[in-house]
Amino acid sequence: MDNLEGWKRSHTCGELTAKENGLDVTLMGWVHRRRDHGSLIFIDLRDRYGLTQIVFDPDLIPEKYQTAKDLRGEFVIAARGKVRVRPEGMVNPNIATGTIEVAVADLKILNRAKTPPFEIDGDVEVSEEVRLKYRYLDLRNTSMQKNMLLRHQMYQVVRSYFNRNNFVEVETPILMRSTPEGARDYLVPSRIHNGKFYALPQSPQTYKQILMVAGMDRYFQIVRCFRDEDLRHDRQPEFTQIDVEMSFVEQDDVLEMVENLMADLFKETLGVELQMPVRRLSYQEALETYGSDKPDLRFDMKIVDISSLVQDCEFKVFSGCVKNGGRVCGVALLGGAKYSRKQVDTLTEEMQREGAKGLVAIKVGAEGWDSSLAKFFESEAVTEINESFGVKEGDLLLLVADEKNTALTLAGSLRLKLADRENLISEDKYELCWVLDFPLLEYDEEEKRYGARHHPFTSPMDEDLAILEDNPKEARAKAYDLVLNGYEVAGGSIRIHRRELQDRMFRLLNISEEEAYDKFGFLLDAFEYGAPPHGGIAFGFDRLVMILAREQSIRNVIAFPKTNSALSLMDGSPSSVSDDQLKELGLRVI
RNA sequence: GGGGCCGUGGUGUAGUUGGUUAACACGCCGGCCUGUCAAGCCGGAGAUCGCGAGUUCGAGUCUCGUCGGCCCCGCCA
Repeated sequence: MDNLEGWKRSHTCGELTAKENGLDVTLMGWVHRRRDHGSLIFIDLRDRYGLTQIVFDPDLIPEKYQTAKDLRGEFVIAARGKVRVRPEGMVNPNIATGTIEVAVADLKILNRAKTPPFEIDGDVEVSEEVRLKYRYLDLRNTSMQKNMLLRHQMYQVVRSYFNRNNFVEVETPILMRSTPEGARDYLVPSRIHNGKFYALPQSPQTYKQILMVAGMDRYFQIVRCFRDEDLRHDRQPEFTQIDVEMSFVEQDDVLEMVENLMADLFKETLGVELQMPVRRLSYQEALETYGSDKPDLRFDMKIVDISSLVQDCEFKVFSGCVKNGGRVCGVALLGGAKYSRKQVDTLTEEMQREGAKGLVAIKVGAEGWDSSLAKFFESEAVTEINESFGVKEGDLLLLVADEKNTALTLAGSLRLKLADRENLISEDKYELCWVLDFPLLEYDEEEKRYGARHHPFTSPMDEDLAILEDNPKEARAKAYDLVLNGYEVAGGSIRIHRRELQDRMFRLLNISEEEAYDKFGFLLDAFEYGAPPHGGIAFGFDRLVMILAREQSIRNVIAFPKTNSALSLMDGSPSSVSDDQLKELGLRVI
């Protein structure tokens, strides 16, 4: 094995072209592929910039040629030699440096490598379990390198954008006070104060509001957040937010600032021009039309409400549901009449697993419906229903009947299922929208009380202040979610900045004065010293990267993610700790 | 907390109603080879089938438990 001994890398493995023909170069990298002809040896040398073919010729370098014989996959080497244009017909169009090769004059083996458990950029797909265990190898794969690079570019666009717009990047504490509501906290025991704990931030919410009181005016931070909840393909216990807060603004000001950031991000990383301004839906509209507060607008298939058309029909499941205040609605699958009985049954079972009482599937025929249900409906009703869905012969109606929100949510989930099954979503599409006018409160069935839908610092709409106490469930919030391809990628609100209104909110949320003061006293105190009107937003950065990278999982855009059971397979966290460590913290494992 | 799918050489898979030497591809090792680029040809090594019980004359295959991976519901102010 050799040391560098003054060798300097002159070029990367991704940049040499015919222009450098005849140049003496020094490349360093990993042995990607080896093609040993027994005489000539070809090596694809890899670094993060690309691949370059280097050639060992025994006639020219008999001694180093013997060393080259020992090279194996993932050895780290340095090679010196002359760039030469490849002979006629031997160009490799698959790599950027395919027109040239480097004729090696001197070689250093900088490090050897064990045979890796999987080939870098190999063609057999490797299980995620193995990839996570050997993450340092997985990250050598081109796809992961691309994702990390995209993520890097997105950091840069974000920083440059906010800097340009007079935002100040401020770091907020990672060790903070545990907050009562919201997700479960990750706790950190205090050594100096045995029995007391810090919490890792679920978000820097209170800090950024205090920064507004502090006159920072415009703040942003790319910040790690922690929530001790179960994982999903788009949720990790530690994740990154782009956290933003602005003073002296109203909702539209925040939305505009965010839209321009999104335009920059798409343009500068993917070269995609987003359509501006971003479409806006009210929460009600989103729910009624798409059965979701994060609608995927990459395909149409709007939900149609036929309650009024079936309220007097003979089919008691429908009419009965409407009479009890429920709703009959559904979606149409164009060309769906080809669905077999079995396919419909499968769909029905899936919907039942999601809580549907049933699923009514009606094939639209040339004359009315090809369905046993047809006999329950007047022909005018059939025509009206067909028209409201805009269906014709060969289409399929899929209907659910239930309590209003349940019916809409089920129809929404049906919509997504069908899109998936029928491949209705083109992969290179990006559909962005705002969801606005959220309800301020949410009834918690378990706790039998209202909770904040967003968080307790979210301002109610001015026009709903009057009904706050009398009709709280109708009150709307100055809250907004940014939705991209069916994912919530950002959410925020205009905050309450006056102590009186904040107190009123706490009363509404059934948080006692003592409790509120105990948990948020510092914020309430701060509000008494001249808090400006302010509002902000926080992006789920990993999700955003995932979508732009066209990845199916957030894990593929995080360098060192946890598994579904919150384990890190590479370093084996979480782990036990020594009794001494526990003792020092005043802890005992029970 | 609940539901679904999965776990077989280093990697990815096959393995029939339970039946004797667990198969294939890639990778790995060795040999041949002066223009390959997913090099090629020939040969070879490598698996107590995640782990533990149980049923059985006999378990990769069936049952239970357990560990691990992925997806979903709950949860995620």
